[in-house]
Amino acid sequence: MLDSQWLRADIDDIAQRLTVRGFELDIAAFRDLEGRRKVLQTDTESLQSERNRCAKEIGQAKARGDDAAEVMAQAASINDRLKAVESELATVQIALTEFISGIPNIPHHSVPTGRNETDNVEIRRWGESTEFAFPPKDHVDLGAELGMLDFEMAVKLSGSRFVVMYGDLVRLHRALIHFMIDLHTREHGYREIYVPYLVNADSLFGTGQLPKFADDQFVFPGEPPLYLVPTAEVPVTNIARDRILTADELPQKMVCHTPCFRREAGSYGKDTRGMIRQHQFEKVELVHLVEPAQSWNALEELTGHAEAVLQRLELPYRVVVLCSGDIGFSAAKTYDIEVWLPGQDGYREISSCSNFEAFQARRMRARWRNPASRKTEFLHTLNGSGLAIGRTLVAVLENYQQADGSIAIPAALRSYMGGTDMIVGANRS
RNA sequence: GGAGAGGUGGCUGAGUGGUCGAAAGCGGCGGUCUUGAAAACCGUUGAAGGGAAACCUUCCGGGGGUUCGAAUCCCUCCCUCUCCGCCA
Repeated sequence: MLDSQWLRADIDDIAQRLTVRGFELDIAAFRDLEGRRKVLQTDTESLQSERNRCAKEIGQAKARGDDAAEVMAQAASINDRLKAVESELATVQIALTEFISGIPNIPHHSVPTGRNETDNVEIRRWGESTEFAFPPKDHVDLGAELGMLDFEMAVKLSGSRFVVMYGDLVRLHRALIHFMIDLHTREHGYREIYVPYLVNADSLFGTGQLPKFADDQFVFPGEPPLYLVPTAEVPVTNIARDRILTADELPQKMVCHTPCFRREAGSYGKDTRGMIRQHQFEKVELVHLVEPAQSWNALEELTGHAEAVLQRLELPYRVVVLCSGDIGFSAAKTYDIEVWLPGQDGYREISSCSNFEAFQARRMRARWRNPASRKTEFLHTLNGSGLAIGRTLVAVLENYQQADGSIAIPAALRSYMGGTDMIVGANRS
């Protein structure tokens, strides 16, 4: 959510800066709502003031034993007018909030202008794309031949976009989770956190998934309705909701493993093969809560922490900065880390690291007390995958495949695999 | 699931219809004292919105109602705690 005072002051400038996202800000609609809000609010407040004055007078008159009938009549007529104005103001304010919370974040100056993902800009590469002395397979074939990856069983149990895994592959999947959490807690200074997998609507509003992306969420109707977390970002960031943190509580760097649940509405026919796009997947998430002056440094740091995972796993990757047209609703800037997938003969997103500046914090009223100004200010929030587990598993399978279809275990994972250095097919062992 | 008690400022906690945005304590900030710190003492200290400012308005879990006037009374929802039951 953008600052409403800023919108009032600089709406033309803001509208201009949003055009690079392909977002057209309806200036006239805002001016109309804002104009009405101002008049109604002023009227309401002056009527409230009069009412308070009358009430006080009545109280004092009664205390003296005087007759207050005249003032009471006056108060009644004020109240009639007040009721009408108040309800009109409430309507306008709801419309205004809805309008403002539907405006995406302003891209940072350093974000390249572009229309879609083809305009994203590669900023660095690590490693060379893996070479094979044989035609490499993709993870679906590899997993099936190992007898450890079963999409048909998942369809029977649940439907499309789920997976069933068996044996050493599950262990590898679990090893990835432990390896990543250990790396971030032991070497990158993160605190591990465990959170609910079902969250309320306020939490989803806070991080920006609601109201605009309601169709992407799995919801349990009820009072109140609960939503399956689409990412740990939601519960972890909302820890700061409605709080005023002190300077010594910042920065907070948290790492959290959760399953993630996404409807993937609107992605029919996209990535239907394999584990790339699932309704349920695991992710190790990194979240930073920082004072505003630190957030741009924090974005570089956080991205580096996600990259470190791939470096330790010796998986080739590149980092791209998302262009203005491809950046998410709430983000001011996003780096995508894309891992090399031989099965797709290309790079594929495995982490998305973003600085939201105060956009989420304003939605969730997450503040800190700035010792310099002694005022409360919104803090800045960031997050990034560190990393998506399912896609990392895919990357290990495809990059570490051997000619006979077995999978070598990256050195960094062997201690998490009981010393095993190879996954061989169930049929062969 | 049954019974009961509660939800008040950064925290603890008083406050059952009229200067209550709210006592007190803790914490924070400023000061006195001190070589420095601690202790003690004095002062100060909620958030949000509007306004150039004076100042005004709103907020005591959420929503609704009663009243000239609600933290306080009524309705409803949510949440927390205690006991019992059930249970991974």
